[in-house]
Amino acid sequence: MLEAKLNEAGMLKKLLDAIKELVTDANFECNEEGINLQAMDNSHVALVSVQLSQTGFKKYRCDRPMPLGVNIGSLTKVLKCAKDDDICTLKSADDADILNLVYEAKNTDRIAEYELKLMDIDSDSLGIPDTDYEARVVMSSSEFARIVRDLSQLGESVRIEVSKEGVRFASDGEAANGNVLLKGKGPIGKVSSGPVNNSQGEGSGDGEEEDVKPEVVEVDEGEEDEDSDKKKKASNKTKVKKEKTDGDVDMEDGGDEEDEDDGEPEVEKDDEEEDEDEEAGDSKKRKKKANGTSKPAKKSKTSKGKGKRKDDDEEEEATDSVVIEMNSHVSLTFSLKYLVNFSKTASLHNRVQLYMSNEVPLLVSYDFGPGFVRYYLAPKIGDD
Amino acid sequence: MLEAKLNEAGMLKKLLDAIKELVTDANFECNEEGINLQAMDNSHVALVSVQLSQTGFKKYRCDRPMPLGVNIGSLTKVLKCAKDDDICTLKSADDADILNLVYEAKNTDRIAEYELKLMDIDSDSLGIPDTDYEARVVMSSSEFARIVRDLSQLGESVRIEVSKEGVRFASDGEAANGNVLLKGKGPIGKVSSGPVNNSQGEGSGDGEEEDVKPEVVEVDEGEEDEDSDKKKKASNKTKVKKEKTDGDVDMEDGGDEEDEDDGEPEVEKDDEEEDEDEEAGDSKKRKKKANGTSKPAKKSKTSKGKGKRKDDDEEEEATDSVVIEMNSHVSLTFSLKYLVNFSKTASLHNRVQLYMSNEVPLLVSYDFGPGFVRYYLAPKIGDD
DNA sequence: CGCCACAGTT
DNA sequence: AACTGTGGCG
Repeated sequence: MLEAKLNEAGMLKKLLDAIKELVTDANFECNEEGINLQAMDNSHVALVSVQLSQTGFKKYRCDRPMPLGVNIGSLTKVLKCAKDDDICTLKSADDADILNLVYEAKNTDRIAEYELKLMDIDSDSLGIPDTDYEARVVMSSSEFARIVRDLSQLGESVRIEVSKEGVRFASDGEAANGNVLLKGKGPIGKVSSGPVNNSQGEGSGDGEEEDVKPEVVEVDEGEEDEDSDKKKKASNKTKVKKEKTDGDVDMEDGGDEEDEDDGEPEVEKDDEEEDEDEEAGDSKKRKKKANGTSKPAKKSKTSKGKGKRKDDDEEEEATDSVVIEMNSHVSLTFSLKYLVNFSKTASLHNRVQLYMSNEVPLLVSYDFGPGFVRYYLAPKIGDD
Repeated sequence: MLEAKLNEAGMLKKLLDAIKELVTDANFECNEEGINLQAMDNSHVALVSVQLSQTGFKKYRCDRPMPLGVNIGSLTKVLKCAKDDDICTLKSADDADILNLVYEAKNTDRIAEYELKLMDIDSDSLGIPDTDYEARVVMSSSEFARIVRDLSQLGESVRIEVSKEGVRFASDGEAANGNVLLKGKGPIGKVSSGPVNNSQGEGSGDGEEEDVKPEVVEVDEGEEDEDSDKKKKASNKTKVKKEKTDGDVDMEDGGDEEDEDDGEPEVEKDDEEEDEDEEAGDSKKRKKKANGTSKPAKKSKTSKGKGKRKDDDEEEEATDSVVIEMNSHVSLTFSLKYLVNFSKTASLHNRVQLYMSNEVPLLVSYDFGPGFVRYYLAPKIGDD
């Protein structure tokens, strides 16, 4: 029996919007840790991995693992019937072939219930490419979206190159060639941390965290503060990967797992998710946090709009700054079509992380508070 | 070698948006005075003339005249990759077959470079119909857009009539007929000045000015002097058109040519208050230079500034007021399709000037600070 | 919470 | 080129 209550139906709507063009049907794998989804895109070129930790729910209960086979298009339609700020509860009996969605308006007595028919979907066992990447770029998700969209006008593919100079996105086309160079903020340090596959804490905030690695230069970013700690714990717990069970793919992961103890049965949480960022008050502690996690930071639009409420500059920089970490020079070429698709996930979170190593699939990760949406895309061969 | 730096890429984007439906390929003629473009629309019915004075650039350098053959659609795509407030630099080596566009974000480290492939385009030698018009209307560009858009729903063509009553736009259609009368502000005076082809000062601001210059007004473009009486003369002078060299188009009317070189010896213009950019102090000097050269008029810039003398306030009101000048009654009929197209230029400037004489092409002029966009459209024959 | 503006998509 | 959706501001 699954019963998962989300504080904001909007999050789920955005999540589905982000992946619906890539995936038509997928299993929502529910277990006590949360809900996960993995699928290859329709042409089997890209892999999508979504994780929603139980900590991201206002209430979460899942007695035993159950895969819910869902047609993404149908679920999207049903979710359109929810207002963004409705409280959304997902329910499904152990062997039912339907998923029940209940929308409760926060300030009224409206309660809507929908039943989505489930389907049996072969669990494609997917492996997640897990590697230690040679380069990591953390940037505004809307800027990333803008860049790949712009370049997609010129050509079919983009070469992404990380060097001491920064990160360069370049595309050649019939009528014009173009490239965008992001210099990055601060010195370029070593890659501080991997994506922590299968778990989520990670840079969810915005990647800036890196508490860990000693030598790492990266410093600035972040940090974050207490949150981080908290996060970390949380993340550790969460990191247990369920996917793991299926079998990994080609890539091995490094061990983040060790902390698996999560175990927390925390069933009721009240919105934690947000808390991460919240700090306005505690900012004193560490300023830097990018608050980016979920909603608060929202600002996204970089450009013109600068004046945010927050006022702190950090915010600003957090949202717009580009952080580049690199162990060695990388240069890979990808299909812009997919990157453009991935970049729609910008509505979920204002920061995106790109992890790259030569000849290895690119990982595009949107880590928001209680989970992540990650995309893996193999480079074009012959890329330079 | 060309190197032209614009403070706001948005201006160029708007400019291209304005003409891209009319023209597919065109030569951007660059010389020390600035950049000019002239082209017939794809069906050779309308003529577009764009002038960007070097004074409109943050930085401008063009060692020797060079025509850059551009596919407008491609350039539009490349410009889409710029944010409106990016600093945009156009560069091209002397014999290169590419135009380099560099976009620098004002507040970040993003630098994007695009290379647009150039093409050889026959300079259609275009002549600019240069006449002393019998009527001139200055009005809000958005109002003009609205009127022609509205009337285009009724019929295919519009009769524009300037009389003592004001200016009337009338269209007859299958289902309905309609007409819009603009009475104009103040008494209707004589036409104060011609469009000063090839140069821009002119009424760019908006027409209302009329100071009188004794005779030669021309020189300064800047100004707006437009005095009526003189204007005639003046206009003649000003009319010198550089394009001329190519050959005139069909529309030429009469002799304007003779002045080609602008004969006016007045090289120096005196006052130019405007000169904006540069150092204010020496503005005068440089100014002259601009005109001094061959194409005299070029510069001007009233622009944003409006600073003309008289107009300051007028400018303001100018935005909505309609100014009508008429030497004799005119009535011409035009295809609304083209006027609707021309009216998209409203995004570049909030005032538009219509110059008309019976049986002569209409001139629709958007004179903004550092340049202008002008359209010439032959009347339908049989117009009344 | 509602309204307005800007951007992206069709 | 127009419409819809999203984001920001009041």
